[in-house]
Amino acid sequence: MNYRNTRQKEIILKTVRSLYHPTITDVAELVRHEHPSIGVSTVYRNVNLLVEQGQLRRLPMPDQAMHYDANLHPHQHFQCVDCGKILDLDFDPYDQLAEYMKEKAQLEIIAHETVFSGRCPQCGHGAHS
Amino acid sequence: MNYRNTRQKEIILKTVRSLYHPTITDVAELVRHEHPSIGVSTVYRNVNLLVEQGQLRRLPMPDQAMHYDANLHPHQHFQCVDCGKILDLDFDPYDQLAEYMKEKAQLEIIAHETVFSGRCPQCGHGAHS
DNA sequence: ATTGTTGCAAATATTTTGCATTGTG
DNA sequence: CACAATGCAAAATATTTGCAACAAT
Repeated sequence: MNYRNTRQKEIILKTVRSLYHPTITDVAELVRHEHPSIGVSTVYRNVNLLVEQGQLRRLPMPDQAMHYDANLHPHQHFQCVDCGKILDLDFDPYDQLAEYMKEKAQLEIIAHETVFSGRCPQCGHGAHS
Repeated sequence: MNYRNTRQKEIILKTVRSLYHPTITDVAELVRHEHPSIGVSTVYRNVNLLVEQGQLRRLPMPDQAMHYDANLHPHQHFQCVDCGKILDLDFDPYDQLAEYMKEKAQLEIIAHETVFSGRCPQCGHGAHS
């Protein structure tokens, strides 16, 4: 696929960057509020494109909605089960997990989930979709 | 809330247990196939109830769909970006990550995401929803 | 009896698709 | 020019809700 740069793609990326861990609905709402001419499907298509191109990161969250992050620097997240707020965590979570969480970040951890993505042997290493 | 045990809840839990990391759609389809009298909303309501009661675990996955796991033993997951297959990982992912993945599991990791959930200071530690 | 739970249908999201048109490279 | 990308509307999915009837405790 020979991607092209469009005004819409730029606006959408800028919008994700201006938000903190938005869902695609958040992005669509803001984009359409500021640029009513941009259709919802364009937002969906571009957010997914940007993920494929590595410009955005998908954050599968326990709150049932997919969130997106324009911060590509490796980091982890915390989500509050009550208010749904998502916080960045800039440390390696399995080192000093309990201490950091309780003493420094003052966060009570109920659960954590690590998801790896990649390619399994059947799909072939190094293959491209 | 004073939960009750119903035939439907039992069937739904049993169905999740019989599947490997199903989405709620998978569960609903199978339940309704085997018990056409059970409504979709009952499946949705019960799966969410069972998560709240700690009998099921939610697995936010990069494939855009929420998956569920009846295996409550702490473990991590791997999802193939091509076929979407989800595999169980029974080790601590941050120890010997590269070695284990490449040598033992033969999995090529493109990305991983750790999500913590809990309660943030504003929502109060130990509070109940 | 009380009240959580169900099934159904309708109401709401949410996400995708078809297609004529536009705009990038 | 070729064809990726857009906007729109419609279609397809997915999820939630209201409510009368039912059933667990």
